[in-house]
Amino acid sequence: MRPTVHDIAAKAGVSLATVDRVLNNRPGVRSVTRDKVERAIATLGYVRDVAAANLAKGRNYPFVFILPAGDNSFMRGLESEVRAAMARSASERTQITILPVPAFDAQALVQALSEAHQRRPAGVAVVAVDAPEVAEAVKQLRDGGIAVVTLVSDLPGSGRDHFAGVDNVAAGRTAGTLMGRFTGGRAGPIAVLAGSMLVRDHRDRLEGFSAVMAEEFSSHRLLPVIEGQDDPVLVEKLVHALIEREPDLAGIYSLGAGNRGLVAAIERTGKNKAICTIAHELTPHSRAALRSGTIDAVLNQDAGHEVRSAIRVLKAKADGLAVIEAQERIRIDIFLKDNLPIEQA
Amino acid sequence: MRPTVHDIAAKAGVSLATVDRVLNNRPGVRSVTRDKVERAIATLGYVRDVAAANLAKGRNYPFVFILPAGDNSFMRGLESEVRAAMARSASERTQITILPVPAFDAQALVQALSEAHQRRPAGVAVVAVDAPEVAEAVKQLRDGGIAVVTLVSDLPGSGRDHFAGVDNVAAGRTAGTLMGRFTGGRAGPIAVLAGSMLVRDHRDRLEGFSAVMAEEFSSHRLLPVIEGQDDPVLVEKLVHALIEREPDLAGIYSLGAGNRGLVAAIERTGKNKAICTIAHELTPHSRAALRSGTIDAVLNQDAGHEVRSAIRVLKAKADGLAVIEAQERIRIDIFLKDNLPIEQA
DNA sequence: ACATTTTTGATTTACGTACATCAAAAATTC
DNA sequence: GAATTTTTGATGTACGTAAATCAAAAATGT
Repeated sequence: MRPTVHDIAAKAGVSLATVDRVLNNRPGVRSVTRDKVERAIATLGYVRDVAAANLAKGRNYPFVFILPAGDNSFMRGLESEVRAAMARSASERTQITILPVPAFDAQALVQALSEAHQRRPAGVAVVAVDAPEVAEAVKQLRDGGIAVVTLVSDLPGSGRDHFAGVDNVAAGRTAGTLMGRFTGGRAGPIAVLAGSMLVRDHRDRLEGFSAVMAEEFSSHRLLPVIEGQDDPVLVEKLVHALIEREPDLAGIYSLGAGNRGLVAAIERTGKNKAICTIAHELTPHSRAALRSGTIDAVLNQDAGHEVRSAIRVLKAKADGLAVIEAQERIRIDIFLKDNLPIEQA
Repeated sequence: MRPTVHDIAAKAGVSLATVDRVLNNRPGVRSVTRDKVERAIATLGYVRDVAAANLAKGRNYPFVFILPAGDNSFMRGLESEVRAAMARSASERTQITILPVPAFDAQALVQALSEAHQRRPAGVAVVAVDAPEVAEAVKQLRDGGIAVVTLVSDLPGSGRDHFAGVDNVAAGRTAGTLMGRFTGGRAGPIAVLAGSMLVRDHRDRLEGFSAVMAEEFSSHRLLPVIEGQDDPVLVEKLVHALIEREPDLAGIYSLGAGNRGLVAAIERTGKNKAICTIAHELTPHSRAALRSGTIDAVLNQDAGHEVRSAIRVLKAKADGLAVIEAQERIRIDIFLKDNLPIEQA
């Protein structure tokens, strides 16, 4: 049987109350006694039964998730994962509120962060826009003793406790290698389509992609970045113009959202096979395009993993516990038409 | 506040004891009363506090893991994940025993399954060898009311409760697409190196790979399968002979283990760049080879995920609860040199 | 209407921890 | 050595559920 507080008390020759004082470092214990108890804990290999402790404490964790609004499929998927977590909140002792904000809007985000602050939650998860005033707002939350985790897009220098997202430079590099090898023999320029350079994740992906293309596939000319604001309509217009302009285009790396427009534009020109297309995030649209062959590879971050990881980290930080960073690493998934997961409800 | 058994009792106008009888379907409740209680449960949205219930029950789960012995890096990694789970057993209320067996040995496996049976655990996880007598032994476990999950390699037709592993046909197909596209312009034959056709996962991978090569890259000649028994020494000998025999070899798909030998043989001939190599399982050896460029891509199954999933499923089955299959799906990870996770301790 | 069976209520103990209170003992100060 | 402060013990209640016991009530059979 695993040892309990009673066993410690017996072993150390002290009362239950004293064990309790040591375990929850309450005052009023001589250091000699404290040592005795701690030795007993060590030799018995006692570990606190967290379930019982939480039950006794009636502990619960109010969290706020700040997510971009709009019809970006990935973000909607992320939101539905947060809602799934809300459904589990009873058993996980969490209390989650979602705060929607306009995308790519630093001002709105600052305001949302301040609203989150007023709710006095134990932690906040936020999809960050990379701006100094946002970093400042995050700092204030942390000064108020609220744990902050950035989600999907990071905000270094803000003092956030943790980033729950992928290594986007590595993602860009991966896309670069796939692009270089998939376009193999062919010459022809490569285009990069981003959402906005205002968010860190897009900038990082571009950096990684450009680096690999320059280092290893320098025979391909890299066209200037196109910014589509993650808007399918705008993206379709821009990509269509691009293909008209560059008839021997070899590849497109779409590192943001708006894949619906990308796919529509490519399919309109009938160059599905000629152009190697690599995109991000597995959504119903990118999945269909992958299956049909219009998109050749999709790099994905598992929104469910990100949300669950963010919650685990927020809980740990709220309790002042350490996080095993390696365990919370979010993988870059690579999907080809052959390894698509079965469609979920 | 979330409702408790007391609230249900009050709402339904019955006693606590009756609520308990309904919740744990004990006998001695009229169906009218049962209905009243169930309506109260539904309207209040009551969900049992699992932590409190487990505390009260003193529930724990004795499990047996049957793993192949030997110096196969992937299997050793799997074992260390099981040991990590054992370290967590206090908080997860599990009691795990590891039973090692010789690899690819159906007789030994049958004996291990019978030994596992005698321990009367709540569940067994087993890396299966695909043989009728093994399936029979699994059936007997299940008849004895013990939950069985196959790990890594499946055993369909054995009546096992669940398979915790990847879709190996899809993995083979993915390898096929990568091989076809990476070898792009080049002609030259492609070799397949397996461990043993006695295990299901190797057979499935071969099936998927062959299918894609035939469907989409039929210009490449596929050489007869080489069986290396997952033994680095044998593998090195066989691969070296292969490269000597086939001077314009374009690619090698290694769908089993023994990557150490594979890498050594290729590096010995100096054809690292000429031969496109795709292997399975991220181990220290394959990782180094990926980084150096000898291996072009590694398909991986996350051993940690598999073990944790197996335990979750075994618990659910032991309690007679349903499993959300989609949630327990194990992904096929694709690693290139660019998206290698940081090395763990 | 009686005996019998089934159903329900009331109450208690337990799981392992947290937390509060009050008294007793020990250590410290003067 | 007395007064004071600090440390420790003893005890009880709580968290939400499980499980057991025994008595009371209701339903059923004859």
